[in-house]
Amino acid sequence: MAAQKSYSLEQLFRALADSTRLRLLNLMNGREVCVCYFVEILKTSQPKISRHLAYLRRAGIVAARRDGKWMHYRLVPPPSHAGGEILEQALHAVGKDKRFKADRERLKLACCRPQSFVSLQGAPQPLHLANSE
Amino acid sequence: MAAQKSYSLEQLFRALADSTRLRLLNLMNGREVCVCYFVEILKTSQPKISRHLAYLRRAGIVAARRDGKWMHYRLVPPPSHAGGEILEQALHAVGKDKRFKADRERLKLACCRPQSFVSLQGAPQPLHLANSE
DNA sequence: CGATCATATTCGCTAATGCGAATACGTTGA
DNA sequence: TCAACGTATTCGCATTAGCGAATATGATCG
Repeated sequence: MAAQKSYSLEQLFRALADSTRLRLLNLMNGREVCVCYFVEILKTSQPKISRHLAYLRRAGIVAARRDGKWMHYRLVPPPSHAGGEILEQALHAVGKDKRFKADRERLKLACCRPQSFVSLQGAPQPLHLANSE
Repeated sequence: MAAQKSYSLEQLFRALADSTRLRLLNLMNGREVCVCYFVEILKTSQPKISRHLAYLRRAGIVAARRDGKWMHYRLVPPPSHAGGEILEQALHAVGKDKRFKADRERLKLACCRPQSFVSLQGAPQPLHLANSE
């Protein structure tokens, strides 16, 4: 596994080359997020979200944690140092964009009062992570 | 044209998600390079090089300058500030990789004595650029 | 003008990607 | 054990990307 090291940057860039995946990564930046929040915030079909999360998992950028029926996703540092720097920089740059900022605002709102979102009744709160890469 | 601004980052990442294009960008980092050098250094077919250069040109990452029969390519700063930061960081990270370093060494060698490369007889020397992004 | 050189584009072809729809899986609680 | 729920996967399709081979374009020089 992980045969080629030199060209993993290429794979990282492919993982970043999709707006849905960029939005997912942006929401995970600094916290662990449940799939149901992604579906609510991105207003996209659940299978589509799930497929892109699987893509990111295969690329080694995110990891999943099961909590009963819920799955929580979080960022994990890429294997190579260079990859980590690029991902951090990319998320920082993306975070300044208006639309991505709006996504984060909506997530914060949903966390504060999930009861106002029909789809989030009883959903677990996102957890803030210690290392806020 | 250039309708979406927010998602140009996605396009930038797509442009970076190919090893041939990464190698081309790496060679252009800091200097203007003639197509014939790309063909010699990457040991790849000329149409393939040309196609990837066209891709980068459409993505707004490189620009071309005609000089008689020769075409010289150079990096140009992406429209968005965020894109520029990402590209700079990406090239910096890529430049530390062994294989990419070797490419740059070979280019330096070819520039010093182009007469030892059959395909570079009479080819114009790459020009070093003032802003060495 | 015609030949030659450097570069660009087109043409099939194959593989990869992204999507909606449908379905499968794993957990919980009655 | 069965139903309900959250999530993951499969299927079929349309779009895109990347490639080698062949050909086109544009500039130079005789």
